[in-house]
Amino acid sequence: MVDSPPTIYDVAKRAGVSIATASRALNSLASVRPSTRAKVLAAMDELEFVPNMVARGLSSGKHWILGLVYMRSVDDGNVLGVEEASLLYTDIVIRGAESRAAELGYSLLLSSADENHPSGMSSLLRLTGSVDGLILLDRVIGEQDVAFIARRIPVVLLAGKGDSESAITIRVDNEQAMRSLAEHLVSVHGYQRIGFVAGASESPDSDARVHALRDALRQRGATLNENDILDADWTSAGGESAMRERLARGGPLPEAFVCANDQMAIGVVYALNAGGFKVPDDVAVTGFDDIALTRYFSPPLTTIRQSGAMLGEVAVDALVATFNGTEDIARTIVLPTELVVRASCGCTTDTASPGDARGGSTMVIEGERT
Amino acid sequence: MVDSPPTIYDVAKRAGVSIATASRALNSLASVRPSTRAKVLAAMDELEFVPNMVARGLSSGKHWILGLVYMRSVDDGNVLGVEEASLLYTDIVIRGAESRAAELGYSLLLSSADENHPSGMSSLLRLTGSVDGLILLDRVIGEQDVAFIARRIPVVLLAGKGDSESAITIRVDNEQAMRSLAEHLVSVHGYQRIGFVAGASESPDSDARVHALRDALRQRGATLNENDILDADWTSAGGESAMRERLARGGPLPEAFVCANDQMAIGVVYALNAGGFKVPDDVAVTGFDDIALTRYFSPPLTTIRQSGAMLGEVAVDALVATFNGTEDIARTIVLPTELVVRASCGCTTDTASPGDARGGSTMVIEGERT
DNA sequence: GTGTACTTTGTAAGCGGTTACATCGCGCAC
DNA sequence: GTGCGCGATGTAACCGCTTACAAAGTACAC
Repeated sequence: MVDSPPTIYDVAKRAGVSIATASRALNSLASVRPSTRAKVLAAMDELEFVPNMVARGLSSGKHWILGLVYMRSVDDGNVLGVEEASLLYTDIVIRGAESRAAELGYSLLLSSADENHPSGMSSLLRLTGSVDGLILLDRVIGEQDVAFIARRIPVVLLAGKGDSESAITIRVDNEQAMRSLAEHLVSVHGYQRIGFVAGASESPDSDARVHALRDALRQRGATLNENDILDADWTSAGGESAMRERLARGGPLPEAFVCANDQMAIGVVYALNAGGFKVPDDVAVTGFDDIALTRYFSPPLTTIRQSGAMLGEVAVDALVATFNGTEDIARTIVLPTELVVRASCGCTTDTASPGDARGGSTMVIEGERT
Repeated sequence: MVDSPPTIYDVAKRAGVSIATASRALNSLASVRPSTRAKVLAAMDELEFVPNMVARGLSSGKHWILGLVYMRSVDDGNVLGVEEASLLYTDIVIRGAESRAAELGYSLLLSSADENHPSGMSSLLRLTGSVDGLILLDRVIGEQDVAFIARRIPVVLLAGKGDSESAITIRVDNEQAMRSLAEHLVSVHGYQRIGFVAGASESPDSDARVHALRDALRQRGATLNENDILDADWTSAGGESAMRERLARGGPLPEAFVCANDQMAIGVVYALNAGGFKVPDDVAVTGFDDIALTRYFSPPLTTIRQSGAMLGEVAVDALVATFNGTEDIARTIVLPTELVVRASCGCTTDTASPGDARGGSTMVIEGERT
């Protein structure tokens, strides 16, 4: 059922030329007489020849493959019906990356790193020989290991801590996002006491968001309730149970909960409703990401829009740029975010075409080292 | 900044053995004296040697990579804020596949086929030399092309038309799903006239679902309104606008709309609300997939649960089984679905822990050819 | 001590391409 | 007619690893 496919030797023989000429014709190099070229191409056609990318990669060192590595939480996808952690956003990034890669002629090699499995590093290293560059999502490995890998192939860090000596870093502007959110909550709604729902522990994005929010609130004379920083795990189920626990704990609620992503916000709203609280009348809730479905929720979610697809695309662009030597290494790129005001913060919006008031920031390239 | 990494030659030299011995030690083959083996491994350690998988693949024919190809709709991910078509479900499949592949030691090579770009076939063929097997999602290419590729490497079709002479097909039990849904809508709620919201045109899954629904309703004395088969595109925005158009057209609505997936159901509910109809009081709506967020909607969505992750896992398993010669080729595997009754069909549920009444089917292996 | 049968190790030929370098033909100026 | 230069093609080495086959080493029985 599986034949062994024709090689360039077969093609050369059939066309009556040497494999060097066949190779040149295949790569449409100059210095091949048009008539010869035609002969070779005809032979390829007849034999249904497909160049073997692995052999080509071994010999030329160019694989036309980009690696993308993301974190997988322990039980992800193993249990029927369990909510998949951090789904959605990561996937959008992946899609963006894949689609851009395809445009540029690359494929994407996906690889997940189990978060409590240190063997991830060795499988990462293994990729090193098969791909032309690596995109690492959200703190897959430590800076030291990044440096080690980056000595072998170009690396782009996505949503990492924000700085790396050895790799290009691309992240979203969490600071600007939290500033505009704080501005809105404080100035427009007059909220003074705010809570936060965090993603997975040690996630750089989640961390950056708390810190930025704390600063932004402080600057505006409001406060982040340290006791109302709830630990969840990026999932709506996690958001729901974190909020249930908070309610069980009792005590006065803050006027608003800022959530580190939309899924958790949805879970939080659900738990609040279940506990007898109306959103936004009793407590306001905001999200982050602006995933497609949030606008269909009730109340429609006020959130921060970031383009995961763009993150992925920019990552691929940056990587490919390093191949061409176009880009300086160790650059940090910060992508813009946009405040999307809908109803869950307490604003009233036109229900017919939900929430599109915005307060944005622009794309910033933060610095260049050599 | 990028050194050329050590090869097995360097290792061999350092350990004072031949490359053959180094290779044997690397692959922990028998017939290597323990002391020699130790020497070699020590050398590998000192040099930070990482085997080059490409060279290994070229020489052994085994790449430890599985290809997964999916459809990308035209504008997917290109426009900031545009809803990503068919997101979620496909991604869950991808995650399931990746996670299972990783368990078995494989990586996943992602590749999307642009739906109106016929060059997809050639890029698919290119993969043929780099991967050990291919998973094709939802009608990426025609049967003839499948056959062509399957002559070169093993192929698994996911959610395809359901039968292929040349490849293993894995799909979800749309018939059983629609039967239990029809049963519920007709017997429990007494609905007689039903509408349908379809996914992308020519999608085998969407098609199978309409047909199965039509049959199932007919058998129970109810009817699928042919004029209420709305064409959408798997997205909630698509569902919303399809329903808006339907409402604009006027005429009496059916008692229920069955949607080919959850996202569209959410859009449909939104449009119905906007049009002044209450769900489920005026019109019932059901979904398909049971994506994580649906249970947090209001009303919580009655839907069909299928495990995308399992689809992905089973696909990988089937592929790997063919490598081992364990599996007969051209087998069709049908995965079970489960009716999840929540509120959008008109049932009332416990709001505290939403909807888990079920009517399932079991895993079926449909046939074996040789 | 020598022969036999294993084990352990080495040599070298691929795997399917790319590419440096050598070779061949041919047109053209002299 | 000879020599030169250049474009078109061929030869063979190489990319880093696996593996068939040959060779060498070891152990044991005689």
